Amino acid sequence: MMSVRTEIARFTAFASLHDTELLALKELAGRRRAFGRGDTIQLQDDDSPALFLLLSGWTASTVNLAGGARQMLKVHLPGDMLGLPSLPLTRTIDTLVALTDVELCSVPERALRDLFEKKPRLAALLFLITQEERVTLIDRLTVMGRTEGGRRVAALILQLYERLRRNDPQMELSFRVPLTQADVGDLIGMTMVHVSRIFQQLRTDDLVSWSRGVIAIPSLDRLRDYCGLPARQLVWEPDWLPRGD
Amino acid sequence: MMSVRTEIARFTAFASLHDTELLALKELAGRRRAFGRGDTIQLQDDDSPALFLLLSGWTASTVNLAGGARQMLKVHLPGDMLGLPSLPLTRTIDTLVALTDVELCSVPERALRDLFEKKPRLAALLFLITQEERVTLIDRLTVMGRTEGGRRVAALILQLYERLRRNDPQMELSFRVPLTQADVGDLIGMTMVHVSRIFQQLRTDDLVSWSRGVIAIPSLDRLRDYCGLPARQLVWEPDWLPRGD
DNA sequence: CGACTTCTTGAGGAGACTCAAGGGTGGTGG
DNA sequence: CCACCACCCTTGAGTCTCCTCAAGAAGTCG
Repeated sequence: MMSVRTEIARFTAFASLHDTELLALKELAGRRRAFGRGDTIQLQDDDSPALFLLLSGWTASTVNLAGGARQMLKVHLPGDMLGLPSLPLTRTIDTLVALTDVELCSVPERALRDLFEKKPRLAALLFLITQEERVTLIDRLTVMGRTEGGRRVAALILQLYERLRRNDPQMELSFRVPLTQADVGDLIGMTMVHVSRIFQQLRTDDLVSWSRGVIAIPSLDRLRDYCGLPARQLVWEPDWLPRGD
Repeated sequence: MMSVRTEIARFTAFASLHDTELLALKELAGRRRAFGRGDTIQLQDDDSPALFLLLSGWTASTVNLAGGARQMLKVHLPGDMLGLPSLPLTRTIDTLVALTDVELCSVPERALRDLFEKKPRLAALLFLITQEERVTLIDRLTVMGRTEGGRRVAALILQLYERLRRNDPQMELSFRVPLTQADVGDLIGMTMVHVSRIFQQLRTDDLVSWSRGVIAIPSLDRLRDYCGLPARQLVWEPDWLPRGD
């Protein structure tokens, strides 16, 4: 289990929270559940969308196309909310799979309503979190549409690094991810075979090394230059944010 | 100018609104502004993110990579909110360009705060709209990662068709879009040259025809089958939505 | 030790790109 | 009314990235 800090890190990335707000966030949490590595948490096209807050472990969110092709949308880290994109739809958009052993708690829709009705500041923060997710998707779309394999892998690894470091500021430039090269391929829209060749090239160029899920970044700056995406800096307590109570 | 209906169509897609709510939405609207075709409305990496509501005309949102490559994120239609993704950031993420003559009104951030503090139901609807945008991005990411050119174009045209029809239920299977094939290329991550060849193939297969911005779809069902994305159905007044006042 | 899973390597092929030239179409001005 | 220009689209040829198929190597776990 992660510390409480991590579980609400997505909220506190934008503003500091009062004690009453921390309490309100805790009340969001419904039944606690555990899954083993490889378990399916939610199935695509299911007619009962549900919300979860990931407490510990990694999960993946994937979409399957009619032809059998599989696109992995993102990997979720502790503190991420799962299931939000399916909220406006009658059926779930993605399949959630546990990449490691996982603990999460369901978030009853009722709690969402309470948030909007009674905790406008927290609702606004949730809104910001969603916009941030949108930015992440936009960056991935840009990279997928306009760059070849090497830069796609670089962008993915940079995004992962930044997110992991938010949960653990002590993190080093070498870290473990519970992914296979096939997973990386599903994330960036390429085959496992080609991902393998890409990593060899990246290692040769001394940009990134990969060894059975252990990533090492020799130089963050060079990797950022290479990938070409602008750095994203989050706002802190923007003026329009409702006051806490 | 479009009817008031269109301007708030994104909200009324999820729930019916009371008169007081319609009024509150009207109060969101700040200064009205007009732009000519080709004008830049907002520049990427600007340090003053702003919100707009598009009243009439089409705009495009693009991201430019370090290397000069350009990815078009989406085209905005009347009723769409512009600038939301930049809200969690200190700098704007995208460049907004007018594809036609355009009318829009700015949405002061102050109004956003009022929404969350005083109109939880409208705030929740805005939240839903954002999740819907996320779904659109997810579908585009999936198509970009996992399909070749023909299906990418098909998916784009289907998305456009659905969105246009929401604004104008009378719309036919043949319609005009103020885009060039180079724009289509920027949207799906391909070159103008290849887009041209793709359209020739699609016309040969009797799936879509393009002639100087006029699109014709011989059969919606066949096009949907071909593109392979599941149809997305929106919820109507979900249980958790706060009550109106 | 054997059975998996993960990664690597090779060869041939398809989709998309670049560069470059040419053809339409619509608008403007003489 | 025609000449010209700008913009958009098309076509061809050569190249690169990435894919598929297939086989094999290297870890990992019982």
